[in-house]
Amino acid sequence: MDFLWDADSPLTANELRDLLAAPGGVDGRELAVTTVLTVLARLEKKGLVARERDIRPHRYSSVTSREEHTVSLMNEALGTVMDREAVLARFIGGISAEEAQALRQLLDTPRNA
Amino acid sequence: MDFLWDADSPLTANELRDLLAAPGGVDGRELAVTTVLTVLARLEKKGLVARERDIRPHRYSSVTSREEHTVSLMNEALGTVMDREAVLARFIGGISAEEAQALRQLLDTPRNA
DNA sequence: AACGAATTCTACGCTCCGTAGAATTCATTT
DNA sequence: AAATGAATTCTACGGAGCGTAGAATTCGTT
Repeated sequence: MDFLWDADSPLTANELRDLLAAPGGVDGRELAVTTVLTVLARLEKKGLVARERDIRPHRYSSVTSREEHTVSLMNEALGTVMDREAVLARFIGGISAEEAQALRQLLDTPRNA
Repeated sequence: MDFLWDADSPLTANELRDLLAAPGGVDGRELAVTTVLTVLARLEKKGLVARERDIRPHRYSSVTSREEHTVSLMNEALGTVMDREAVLARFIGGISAEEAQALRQLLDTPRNA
């Protein structure tokens, strides 16, 4: 499974199924619709996906973007450690120069929040 | 289980077991030594722990520090995404002002590497 | 050679994920 | 209103990873 659909607007299980099956989909495999439904239900339970239950073919959409989700994961990891700054230090030490540059920019940008 | 021993020098399974059992240990529970051994073996297989096999009571030590490991996790998450900078942007947007300050400092520090 | 400590083997239960068939619900058509 | 077909829910199985530990084996020492 995976977050391949971080792409667009709310989809129905069938639509999603077709997207996954189509060339360019995760594996090109032909997944059963129920499989997709099951996964979606699980993701919903985990709060990663929202669904519109009122209309019949329920429509599913991701609650957070792939990026947001990734940030969550990173923060989760960061949350388990004592010395956050030490981690951050090592972390930025491992990114490319371009990214470092971008970060500098971002850090100097309006602290809007 | 967990990385509670990111604390000190190489330990034997028994020493570790005692540390875990002692007040201040993870849960104060009395774990069987074999349990500790098993976990250590698994961690070793995953490359997170090294052991000295030559001396008899094998001595175990973590290969990477807790911080390093956390960084690995963060990079792992970051590796799955397309737009890395977008993630970084959101990420730094979520850290405290002090940490942002520290980061600025780090970014302007000698690019040693 | 025997003893005891340490290590390895094997295993059970639990949770999560991928996958999907069976059963049920529900809107629409006749 | 009964039937029909699509959508959703229920249930389930195999696999992987983790916490836990007993049984068996190894190995240094007495």
